[in-house]
Amino acid sequence: MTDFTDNPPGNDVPKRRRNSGGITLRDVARLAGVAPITASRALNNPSVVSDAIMQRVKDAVAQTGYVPNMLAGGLASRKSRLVAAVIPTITGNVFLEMVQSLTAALAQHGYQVMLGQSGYEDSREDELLEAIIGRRPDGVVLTGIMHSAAGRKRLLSSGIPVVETWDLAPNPIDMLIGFSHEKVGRAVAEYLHARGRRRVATLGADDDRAQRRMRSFSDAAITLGMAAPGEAAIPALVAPAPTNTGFGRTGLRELLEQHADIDAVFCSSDMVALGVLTEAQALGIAVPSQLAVIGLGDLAFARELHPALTTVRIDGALIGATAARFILDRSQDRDVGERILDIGFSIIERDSA
Amino acid sequence: MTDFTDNPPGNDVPKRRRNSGGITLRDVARLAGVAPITASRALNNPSVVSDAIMQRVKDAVAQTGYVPNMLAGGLASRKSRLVAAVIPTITGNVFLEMVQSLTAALAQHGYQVMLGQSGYEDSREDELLEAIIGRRPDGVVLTGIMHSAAGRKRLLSSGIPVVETWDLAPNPIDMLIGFSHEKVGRAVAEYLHARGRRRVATLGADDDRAQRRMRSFSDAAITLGMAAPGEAAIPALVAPAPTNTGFGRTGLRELLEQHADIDAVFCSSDMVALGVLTEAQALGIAVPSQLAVIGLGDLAFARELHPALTTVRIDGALIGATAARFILDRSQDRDVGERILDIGFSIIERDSA
DNA sequence: CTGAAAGCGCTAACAA
DNA sequence: TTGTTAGCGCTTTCAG
Repeated sequence: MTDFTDNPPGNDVPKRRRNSGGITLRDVARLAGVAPITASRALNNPSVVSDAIMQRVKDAVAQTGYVPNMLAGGLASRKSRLVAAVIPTITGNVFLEMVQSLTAALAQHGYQVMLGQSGYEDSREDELLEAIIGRRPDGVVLTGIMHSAAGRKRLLSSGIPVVETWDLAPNPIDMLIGFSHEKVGRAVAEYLHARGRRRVATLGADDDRAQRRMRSFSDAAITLGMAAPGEAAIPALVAPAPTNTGFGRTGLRELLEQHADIDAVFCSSDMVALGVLTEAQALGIAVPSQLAVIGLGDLAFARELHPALTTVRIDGALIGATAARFILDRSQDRDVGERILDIGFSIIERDSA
Repeated sequence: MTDFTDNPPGNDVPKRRRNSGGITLRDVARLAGVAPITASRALNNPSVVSDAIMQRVKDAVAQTGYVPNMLAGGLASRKSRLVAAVIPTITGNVFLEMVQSLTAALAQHGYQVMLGQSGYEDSREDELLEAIIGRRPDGVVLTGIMHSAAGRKRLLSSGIPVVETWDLAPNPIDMLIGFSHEKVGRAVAEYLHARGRRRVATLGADDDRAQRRMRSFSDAAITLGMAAPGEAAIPALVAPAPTNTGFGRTGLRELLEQHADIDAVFCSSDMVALGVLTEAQALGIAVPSQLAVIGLGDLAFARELHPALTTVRIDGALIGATAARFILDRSQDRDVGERILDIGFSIIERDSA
């Protein structure tokens, strides 16, 4: 390769640069015979550059293998083209669809996604926020609502567009795409009641959203007369999030030991439901005739189980795509329309309930 | 808040700065009564700063809510503290454990992970590489081997530490953490043979790694006499990656229609195996007595199925953690030891085979 | 242990 | 349409 350093081989220069040797826009510009800013325009805003120069710059880029330094570009332009996505844990499965579609939608516009795992406890949240804000992302997508006042304030004062998701709240930090967990619980209770179930139970995670679903399920169930006489709440088992298939198996067993008459179980995720289905089969309990099972998430395998799993579907892909659009709009000052969106949910009726 | 701009309220200044109004290290330094560089040292290299100054800087940070701009820091120091992780698709499930442990291990050292989804086709690979290199990450973790010569060259000349994973290759770009897919295929064939299976088949994805597993499985099976007389290969069905539970169900049915005597199926993932198990149950085929089923991945639910799924386990968490260590070592010029690692695999014997 | 100066590689602002 | 200049916010280099 040619010598691209800036220093003339001269003598008395008070030299002190630490040029890394990498190819910079300057090198491209020199090769193309234009000013750096012109090369920059050719790359980022082709329409304002003449065709001739455009071609020369392109050639120079090809020849040198130049790759723009987005750190530098981001610093200068205040646009990092980075979006941070925070999910409780990637192994939780439920949020993958959202991350997938968010990543894909953003990638189309030259944006990348930085992943943050918050865990289900709020402990490391502060470090995470610091790490995120430090990158000056053009957007932050949160799973759930930011509850801590400190976190809300931090995010707010950072000025970064924030999308909270998977929940509804009266005062979002900024933008919101979610659904009502209370409604989910109630809808599932009504669904089961309408199909003749009278002794329902829940297998839930200990996180806030799951708890609210389960509580409203329980309340509705009681209102509908689906609790054992004299009970103030329906049978419920709770496990640390993220819940898994194992919890479904042991949970069902425990539930039945204590309440032999249970005829329906509402699970906090399809993974749990898979465990319930499996345990029911192992125990020789017929689903749905003896026991109805409802999951949450509508993961890909749900429809393939035997019996096919009835479940609550949340359109994660829609959440991700919409969040991407919101953020992209924002970063172009295209500030159109309402930024609070209830995407609802649906109960996918299949064979297990 | 106080006025933190740099401009004296003066008059004739040839002003032209575009200070964003955000709090910068300069503001912190001024508040602490030190030079910016001293504040920088207090934050990044506390040991070289006197206790008194340390305290003043800390106070100033707390008071202002200062969050370092990592874009600026990265540009100046050539350390982005960003690591790019490329996986085929996040919804594939198999690689999550790796991403999870990579993210966690790096987070402990102040590094973040940027996610890239390559899809299973190599089409968008080039854009992805450009996007990645443009961020000047301190490391890139690739799922699988980079096959394209252009990609290899690009990465190589970027000077970024690269870890290829989930495979073995004679000439990795840089570092490598993987296992032999050929050995997996052979080991599974031998495992089934040793347990008396004589008519085996595969349900595989169409990606390169799955194909090599299946081919070597087939070869070994034939050598061991597990093919129908006169056949040059065992029955095999292929679907586009990522394969799913549905493929397991339809695949088993198809396989049996054409080869009623099949007594074992090796699946390209636990998800597929779940489908096979489900279909077998629906068809009234006893597992393992009539049909043995082996998966790959040892996902969390595998042990919870009924029968519990025998599967090939790859320690994704180890891959992720090791990749993190390799990259961290590199970024500190701690260049110790061999950087090619075969982590092997194990067949987890459970009830389905 | 502390500081002044000079960039890192890029783009906004202004000028031609 | 193109160029000049002056930073973006931080850290390296060199000097005290």
